[in-house]
Amino acid sequence: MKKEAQLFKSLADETRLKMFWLLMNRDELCVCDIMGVLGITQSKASRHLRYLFHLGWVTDRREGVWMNYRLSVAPGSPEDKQLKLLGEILSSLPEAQALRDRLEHWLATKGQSHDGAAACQCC
Amino acid sequence: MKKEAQLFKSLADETRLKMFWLLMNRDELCVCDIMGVLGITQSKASRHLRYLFHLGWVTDRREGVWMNYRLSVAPGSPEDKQLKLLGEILSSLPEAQALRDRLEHWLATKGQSHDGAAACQCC
DNA sequence: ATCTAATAACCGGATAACCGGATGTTGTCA
DNA sequence: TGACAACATCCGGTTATCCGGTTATTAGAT
Repeated sequence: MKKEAQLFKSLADETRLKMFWLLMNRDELCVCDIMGVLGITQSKASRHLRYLFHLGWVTDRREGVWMNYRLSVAPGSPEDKQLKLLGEILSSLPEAQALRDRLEHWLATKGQSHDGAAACQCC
Repeated sequence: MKKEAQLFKSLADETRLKMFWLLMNRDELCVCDIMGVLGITQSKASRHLRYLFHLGWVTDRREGVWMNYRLSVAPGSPEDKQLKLLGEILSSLPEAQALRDRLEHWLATKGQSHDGAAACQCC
């Protein structure tokens, strides 16, 4: 059951939970979007996304200078069911709803200057 | 989402996963049963069970000298759904099936001497 | 080629998780 | 009351995880 414990380990971090949530709400996001929405360092964002990548939760797609990530689990697999349940659990949380709003706002204002933290140049 | 990360943290340990599995297959078990079936130390068994107890996953019931634990989550709650999914995921694993057999055998031979590891006197 | 932005990988350091063995607690029975 | 079994907790040691800061890599633009 080592593999199953590993599965839950990947969900046992608040930052990664938020990333899952963002990716459920928008099918593709680049590292800088996640940095911006969650207000975390580049190092932290990239590290966790790579972690999810190596475990097969997400795929990457390079688009010029940006690296995009999207959820990718086999339909019907345990991971898929787990993700659906996670989405169901999170969707009732005000905190998650606020995060979704933040994501919408972030994407809507791409290209304009973002305040707080070091705003990346890609947006 | 701290609470949700915590939820997954409790599932992110192979020993605890096995405990959940055993408790799903038998509605009440004492510490010594779990020690015996999993082949772990008393310290380890008790520690993890207390951990689950403090998080509300299980309730305890003293029966003389034995402490029995049973799963206890509110029906329909996220924990309940998660547990059901976990059961579904584990049930297809040969490893889990073997564990269930071991549990049956252990309970069936209660009162007789158990080989391997320090056999507890309660059985 | 060179510069720069975006991202990944690396590097200690801090913290938390896990473990076995020892010790404390509780309940039973003689 | 004393001995003992089941269990909980404490102790310290080891390992895993997470983090920010730094350094490498990659791709586009000049």
